Amino acid sequence: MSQRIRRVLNVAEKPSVAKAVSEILSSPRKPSMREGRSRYNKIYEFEYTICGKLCHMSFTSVTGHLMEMDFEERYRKWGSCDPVSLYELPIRKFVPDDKLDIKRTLEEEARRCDWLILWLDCDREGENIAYEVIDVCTAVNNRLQISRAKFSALIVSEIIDAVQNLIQPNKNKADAVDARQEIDLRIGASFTRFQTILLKDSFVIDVYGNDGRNMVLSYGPCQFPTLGFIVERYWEIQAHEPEEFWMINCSHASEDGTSNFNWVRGHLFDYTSAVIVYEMCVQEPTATVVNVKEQRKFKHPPHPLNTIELEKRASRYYRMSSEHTMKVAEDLYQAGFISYPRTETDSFSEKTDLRGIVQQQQQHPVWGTYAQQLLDPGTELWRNPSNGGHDDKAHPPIHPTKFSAGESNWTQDHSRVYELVVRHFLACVSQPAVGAETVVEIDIAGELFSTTGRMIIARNYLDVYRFENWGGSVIPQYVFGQQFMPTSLTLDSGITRPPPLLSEADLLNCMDKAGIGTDATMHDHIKKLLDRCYATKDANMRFSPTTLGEALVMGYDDMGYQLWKPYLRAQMELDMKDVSEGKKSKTAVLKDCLEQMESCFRDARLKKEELLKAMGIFFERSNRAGGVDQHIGGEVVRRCPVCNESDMVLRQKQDGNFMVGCLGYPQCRNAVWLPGSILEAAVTTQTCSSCTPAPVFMIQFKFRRMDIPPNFDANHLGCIGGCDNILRQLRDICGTGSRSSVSSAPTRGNGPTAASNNTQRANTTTRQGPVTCTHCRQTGHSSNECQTRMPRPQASQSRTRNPQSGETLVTCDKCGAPCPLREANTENNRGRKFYSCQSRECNFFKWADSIDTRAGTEAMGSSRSASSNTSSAARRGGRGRGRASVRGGSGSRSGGRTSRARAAPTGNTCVSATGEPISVGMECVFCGELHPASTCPSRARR
DNA sequence: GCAAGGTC
Repeated sequence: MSQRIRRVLNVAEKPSVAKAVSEILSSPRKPSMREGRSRYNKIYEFEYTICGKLCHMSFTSVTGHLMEMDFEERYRKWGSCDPVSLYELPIRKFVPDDKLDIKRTLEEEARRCDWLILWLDCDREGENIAYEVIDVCTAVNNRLQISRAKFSALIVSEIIDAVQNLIQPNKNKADAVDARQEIDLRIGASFTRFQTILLKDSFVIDVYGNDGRNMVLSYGPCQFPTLGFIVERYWEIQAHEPEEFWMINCSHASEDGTSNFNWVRGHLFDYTSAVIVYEMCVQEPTATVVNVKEQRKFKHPPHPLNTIELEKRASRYYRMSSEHTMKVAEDLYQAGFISYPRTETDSFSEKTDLRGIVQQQQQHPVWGTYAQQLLDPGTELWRNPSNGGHDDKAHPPIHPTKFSAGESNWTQDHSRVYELVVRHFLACVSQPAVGAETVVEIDIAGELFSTTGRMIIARNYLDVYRFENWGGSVIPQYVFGQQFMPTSLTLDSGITRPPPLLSEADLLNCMDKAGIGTDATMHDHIKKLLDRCYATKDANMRFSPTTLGEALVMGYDDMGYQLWKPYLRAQMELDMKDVSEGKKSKTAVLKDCLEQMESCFRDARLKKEELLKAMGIFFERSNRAGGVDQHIGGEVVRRCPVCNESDMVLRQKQDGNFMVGCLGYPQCRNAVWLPGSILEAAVTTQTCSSCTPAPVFMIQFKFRRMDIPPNFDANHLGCIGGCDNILRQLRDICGTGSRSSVSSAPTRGNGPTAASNNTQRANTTTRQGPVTCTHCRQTGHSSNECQTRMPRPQASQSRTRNPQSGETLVTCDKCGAPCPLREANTENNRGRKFYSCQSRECNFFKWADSIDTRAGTEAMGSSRSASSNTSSAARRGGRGRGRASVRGGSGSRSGGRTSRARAAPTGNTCVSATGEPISVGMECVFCGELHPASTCPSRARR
């Protein structure tokens, strides 16, 4: 009796894998290929025997995720609900329209098969996509047997291993991705809607030709920390206070060449100390060689190439953006010239045929000879590649897969990226460069100086990796005990410089270290910041925040939240890891994380003034409709007890009066009209302990003193659920305020209002209730003391340090703190610079152009010394005086480079061993007279 | 109109 052939549906994550695996398994034959519903996702067919059973294999693919996650249609419109409800509203996973053809293919194939084998990438996302495929297939055929193939590279042995050792899909890993998707969506959507609605119409946001009207001020758990890196570096630069330092340099010229010796101390910030040491050296300038150390040094080739390194190196070597690099790499991959370009892996599997890859490159006109040398055992150039320590278990490092000496349809960038991939690969399998390094140490009057010479013995990989260099420097030979007279001995000054703006490679580094994004998405996050006008990239490929980007980060920072820091993402990643390892359940992680973020969102909304203030620093207020008090929805107070379908929200009407109305209006007309004497009202995170159905959020009211009787408090934390006697009394006394609404109130309510209907309980409206944290909603501590809240960033203090603005330093006349220099962006003063105190309590403000430079400098000098109890400030004072007497120093210093304290030989001239005069002098660095500085009378006076 | 993650 013949065995029934099993029909197996195989699904890969991408078309190329379906093709490659089919070709491997059907070898030496070719699989037959037919079209599916989707033009990209072909179906390959062949016979194959799995564990002794003959199978008819149909092999097709998806293109990444088959499904999307989003809110139900009715909540996708921004005005449809309060953004805070986005933490609870139902979410659905569905196949979007552009993937429906793939879904149909899967359904049709699944109906005909009895076994489904999933060939998705072996990472978390792959596992999640596997379940998306399972959902679609089992919906039409619930008898399907389901298996998972685990493979880490498209290599014959790996693939055969995988198909003969099938495993089960991993639900934990898939759950982790579901949780991540839901958290990202809820946080992203809520904060994006909140800040866009709050700010877009309240300010004239005219950044880079965008008038702001169509702007989306997005927030995302990856894009915002990426912006945070850029802003933080920018603030660091602004806050940098240059400090002058001093160092002694020595040179020695002989017939064999010149050596420049560096002071082993490096440099000193204390000028007087440096001068004293310098004078000692000048008085006894004979140098004695105290150490000659010779050693062999190696410069190692890079690890195998992964995505982030490709992006970083293309940015450094070719000034290509990461986003463009990935586009070009994708083209090369699609055309078969390089391997899959989205990989974390930087080590080759032992099974990879590395020599075969080199072999392909032997015919290249430029690096072909090098490839030939590599394969020639006589050259001993070959070395097995190093292991970078990363393996995503899904893809090999990026390497060439097909030879090309350039294609007619390639742009220059295609050629460049291909060249980088090939040269990098050839470098990886090459010996390191070898050099002989000599370090010579000399002693002058007890001070040590050293110099290093390097001779390159074998360039090895450097011959092919033209992007790297290893400078050789020749120095004359020295022997231990040798003595000589320096050719020059100078006291030089330098100045500390701020770090540079972040380059693309720096930014990718920061993201990589903090776990922001994946290798496949990092460049997208960077591009998003540019698209959203949060950051710009200058001609040197370095990033600065725009005023919009800075204002947003500043706003959240001032709220005390680290939403712009990478910690939130890092914590989420840890949680996801726990879910994927089965240590935590998806439900528990979702609950914890979303509760915390909802609480954070509510608190941020209460502190929206901070965001408005930060924006107000850079942008002019707009008189467009919408904005702060008319934002859609309002803040949710409770679920409507009448219709039980919609939320009731706090609203301020155009006439300034407040009410709490049902979002289901006009179908549900339930409303609570509030006293007309209310000046301000804001929903808090505290809930009423008596009103039902819970929760009913309490509202913090501020009444107009003049409008309420003297025995009532102007500040009142009240409840609109009906339990609040004070609110009821004030409403009786003051009316509902809105002259027009008084008569309309009864008609709008569909029944008795909640306030008049509910059972009232005396004394439940506490004026001095227990302290409640607005962050975690627990009682007994304030939000500032909350343990669950992430610590306030120390880095924000850097912004409170002195900014560097030429020689100008302005301190607050109230608190004495240094004030950062900012640039106004209002219509009347756009581009005008000003100083303002970081502390808003001080209210200190000064236009930069209103400060008289001369008088200002004097005043600043005094304020600087007034607040300068630190040693650093003392150093500043000392240097300031010293600087005035150093000739030739201050002029060149403004260029920011190391300047010579001594320009020319004077007075006492030493003679070198060769009889030439050497430029050491006894000109006093304080007063310029010819005597040692240590005996200077002017110094003594000071 | 919102996120981040796959992928073409």
